[in-house]
Amino acid sequence: MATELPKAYDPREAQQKWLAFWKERGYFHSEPDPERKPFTIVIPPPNVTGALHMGHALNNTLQDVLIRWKRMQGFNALWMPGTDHAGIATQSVVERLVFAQEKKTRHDLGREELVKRIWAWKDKYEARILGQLREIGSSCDWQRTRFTLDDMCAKAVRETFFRMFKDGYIYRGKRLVNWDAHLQTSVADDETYTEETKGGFWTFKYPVNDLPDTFIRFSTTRPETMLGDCAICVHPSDERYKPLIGKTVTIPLNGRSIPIIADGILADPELGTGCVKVTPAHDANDYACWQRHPEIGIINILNPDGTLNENGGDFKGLDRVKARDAVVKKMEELGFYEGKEDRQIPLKYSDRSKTPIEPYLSDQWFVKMGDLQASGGRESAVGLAQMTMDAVTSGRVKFTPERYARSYLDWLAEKRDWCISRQLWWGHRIPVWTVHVDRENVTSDDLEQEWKLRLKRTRDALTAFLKHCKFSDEEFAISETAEFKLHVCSPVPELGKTLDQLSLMCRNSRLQTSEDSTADGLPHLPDRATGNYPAEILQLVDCHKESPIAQDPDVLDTWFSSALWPHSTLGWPEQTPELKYYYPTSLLVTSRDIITLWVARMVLMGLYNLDGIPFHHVYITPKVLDGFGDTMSKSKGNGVDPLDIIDLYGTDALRYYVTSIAGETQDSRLPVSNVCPSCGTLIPQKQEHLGLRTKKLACPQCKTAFRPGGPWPTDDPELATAKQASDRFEVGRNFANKMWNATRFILMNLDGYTPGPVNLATLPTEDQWLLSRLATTTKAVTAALEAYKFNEVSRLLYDFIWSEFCDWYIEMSKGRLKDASSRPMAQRVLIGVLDGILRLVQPVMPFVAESLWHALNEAAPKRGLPTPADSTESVVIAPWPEFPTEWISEAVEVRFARMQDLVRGLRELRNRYQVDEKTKMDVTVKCSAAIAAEFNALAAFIGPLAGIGNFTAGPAVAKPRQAGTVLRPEFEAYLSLAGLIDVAAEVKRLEKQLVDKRKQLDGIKAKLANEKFVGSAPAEIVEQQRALAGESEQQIRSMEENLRELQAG
RNA sequence: GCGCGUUUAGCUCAGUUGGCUAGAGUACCACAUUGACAUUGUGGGGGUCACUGGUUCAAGUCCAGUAACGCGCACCA
Repeated sequence: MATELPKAYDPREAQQKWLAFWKERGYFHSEPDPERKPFTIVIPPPNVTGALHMGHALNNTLQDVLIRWKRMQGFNALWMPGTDHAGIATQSVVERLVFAQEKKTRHDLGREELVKRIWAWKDKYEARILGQLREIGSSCDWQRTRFTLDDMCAKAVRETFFRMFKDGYIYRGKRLVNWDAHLQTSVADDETYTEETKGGFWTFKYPVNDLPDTFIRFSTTRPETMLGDCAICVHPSDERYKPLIGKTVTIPLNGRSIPIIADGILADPELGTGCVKVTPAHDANDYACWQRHPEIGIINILNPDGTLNENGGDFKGLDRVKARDAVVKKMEELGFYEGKEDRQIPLKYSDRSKTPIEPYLSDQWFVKMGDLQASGGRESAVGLAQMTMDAVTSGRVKFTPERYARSYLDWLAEKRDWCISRQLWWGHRIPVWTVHVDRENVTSDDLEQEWKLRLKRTRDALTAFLKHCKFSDEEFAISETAEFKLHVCSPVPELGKTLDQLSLMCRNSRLQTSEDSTADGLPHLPDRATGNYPAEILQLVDCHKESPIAQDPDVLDTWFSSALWPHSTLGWPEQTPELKYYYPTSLLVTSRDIITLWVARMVLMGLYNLDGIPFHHVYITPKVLDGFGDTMSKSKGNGVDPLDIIDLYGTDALRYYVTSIAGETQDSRLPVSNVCPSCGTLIPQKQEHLGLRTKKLACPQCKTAFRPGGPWPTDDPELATAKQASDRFEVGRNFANKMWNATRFILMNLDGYTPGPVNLATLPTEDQWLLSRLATTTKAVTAALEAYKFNEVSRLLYDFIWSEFCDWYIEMSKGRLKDASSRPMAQRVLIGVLDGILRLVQPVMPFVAESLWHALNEAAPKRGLPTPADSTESVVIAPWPEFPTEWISEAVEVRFARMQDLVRGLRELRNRYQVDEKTKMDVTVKCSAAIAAEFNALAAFIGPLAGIGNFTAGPAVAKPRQAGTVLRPEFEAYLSLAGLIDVAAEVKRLEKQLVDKRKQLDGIKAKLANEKFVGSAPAEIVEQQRALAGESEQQIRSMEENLRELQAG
């Protein structure tokens, strides 16, 4: 006799127990094994900044469902976990923390110290995030955990950058960045906010050259930028200005002449005067205009501190705000001022310094996305963007749902170059060292010629130096820019250090080993006197006293390293066994908002580095929205913490929920309640509780104050924060408990169980029905998983297990288990089906499945259908079920459904007349002999299931009709309910039903009378309608007869 | 402004290539209570499938338009 299970499933205990067990057994670890097929997923690495939220829970659960399923199917399943360093987000979090605690900025700390602090912070939060991932049951290969900034990834990053640099895909360019003049740093878009600010809208005029008394009028919110104007722009089809296109105007402030150009994108004839000034260096749209019309030039008028530079002329040195007033005043004096309007203007602010952002022109690194013009080392002239698009259009990479391929293709089609440098300290430092070419003492008349010569000389000297230090041509590449700089790129860390050493020597103006250099960990170089350096090198050192060689201070865009994730984590550029075996990976599961930022770039990098796609399939998940239809986000304060949910309902419930909403990427709302921390009352969340606006709520039940649940930044010692709850998770919790108790019931009735084969043909109808349903369900679940229809998976499991197995089969088995002759077979079927159920459930609800699997192992280690076998020690490694297709029998299912119909009809009557269990209803069924045989075969169950007494079925019915009739096309059931019926009510009900039925029949008749319908509808549909009409007519006749008898009394 | 999506029961959602009386869960109502399970069982009520038009023998489903909402991308001198 097996030990009895507790009455209810305890998720907490199961979670703890099985997490430890799985870890100990190492089920999730994968090694390359040529004998087996791999199935690989790399995790979308969560940022180390935050805690996991509902979105992570969804995304990772779905990945886990697939990985667990494939593992059971016999694939060598690898799920590679890891985290992302998330440059901007992480750095700013830590910077903020440091400032809050120590009132120090990053400049106070210095680069090295700040990076050290971020690493410490990362270690702490990475551990927390990975811990949370484990808690939701993720079956990742934890031994292979990677981080986008670890050595393995760094190597891949340097190598990729180097190859692209050499091939000419990476170039130096200009870009407008958000400049924080107060902190003197560039700021990412997400670190800015826009606020309506009181500002001005000034109108000025510029005189048109060669046309006396002709002016062109325009308006601006930033008059000081007039000093940097490079053109005036009108719409090409604007009749007012057509004659002026091609003329020039003079900026009265400095006398500079600028052209009037036509640009349909920038100028809008409907807005303002229809003319717009173009200041490419200080406005993003004007900058884009300049790219279309490079001949107008670009003039930067700002210093990094926000004051005007030498291009400001008379206004040089003034702060931009003061310059604005001065410029307006000057224009007024000169008579070109036309007026000012006060306006609310949306102005971008820096999140950190709360000062206005200046668009500021700066040097950045770019990856060229368009087609290469025969330059570059690569044969193919097809650009990176095109190549990346082709991978999807050719079908090598497939999106599910398919429509998302469109966002991917549309974005890539723009072929916009990718700016990969970021002015941050946290990230992969760009492996480029810049050497300024000496520009002093130019004597030649031909400046260009002279500089070309110097560039070449410097380049030769550098090459000679690096070769002298025993670096090969394959280890570095040198490019030059128009600004007389050379860029040395190398993936080899030693080479970088050697360049640092060279730089140090330049600064010290001597070529010899210095003590401090070895202290810095730089390589040892022989000194100047004995080193046998070629003359160029000595010269190089001598000219770089002022502008020494330095590594680029910037780091790479986080997405650059994320883009390598599928292959860098497998060891690329080394040809590791892992890379050969697992690449390309099978599947990527991610959310739609990073299709462009991440998915496209992974495909790009995979194709570029390995000439192969990174994954075959991309599944885009739906999103969990808040109860009001908004996406959850930190700033909105409407997030739900999955740990609250796990705590209240268990991990299986959480996983069941996210699975049940994941279908054709239809987003789903999740209304939540606050759980009163003192009495546990649920208080529904209202919109005004969001955005951290409501700081305090009072429980309507116990009147205690608390803080509504949500992602509050800090703990509040005064006020307890409510946990969040939602009845949506009760479904999964109850489902787990249902399976628990079904198993509990089976284990309690296992006395005398002997494993043995079952022969379908000899099994009673109900067993044949159950096995047919099991085989059908298994097939459908497998198909649904293959199509990523997770919601269908959970629905199929729920319906089969709860409605069919528990509500019908287990109920029917109760009688059989009492009978010694039918008992053994019922046990085999119960156990065999339960075994299959637990396997089917494992991917979605692994904890409860494992608990029950172990309980079953104890009681019945040998089990299974159709032939029993020794069970595996864990359901995690059990084979995915597959049952003979012959088990699926429509005839059996139809027969069983008829019995269910009868039982349901009888139950309905019993309920309607409130017949209690003690009052026995006698039932007579009139039907064909065949159906009578069916009913009689199941007669033993019909009584108990429907709560009736005597049951007879047969074609001949002698009994008079009585009220309480179950009408079905194939049978009629009459109940003896003498004295219980309210005749008047029953008459009324029947009359209403008759009206409806007749209406329906009229509809069908009309349809059948329609020649077009009979002529053009498929034969089976017409046949169906005829059959339906027949059934309806028969039912109407019976109902009429019944009604007459009732009325007769 | 462009693109994508959504609109079906009080709530959250299913609904295959058009075809039987539009489904589930939950909430609600009634009944049941030592039974594997109250995290339960049985039954019931509840829908103008956003709106307008079109195609068709037949439209929740296809087409066009309208409205509301959401998302992404642009733009806002």
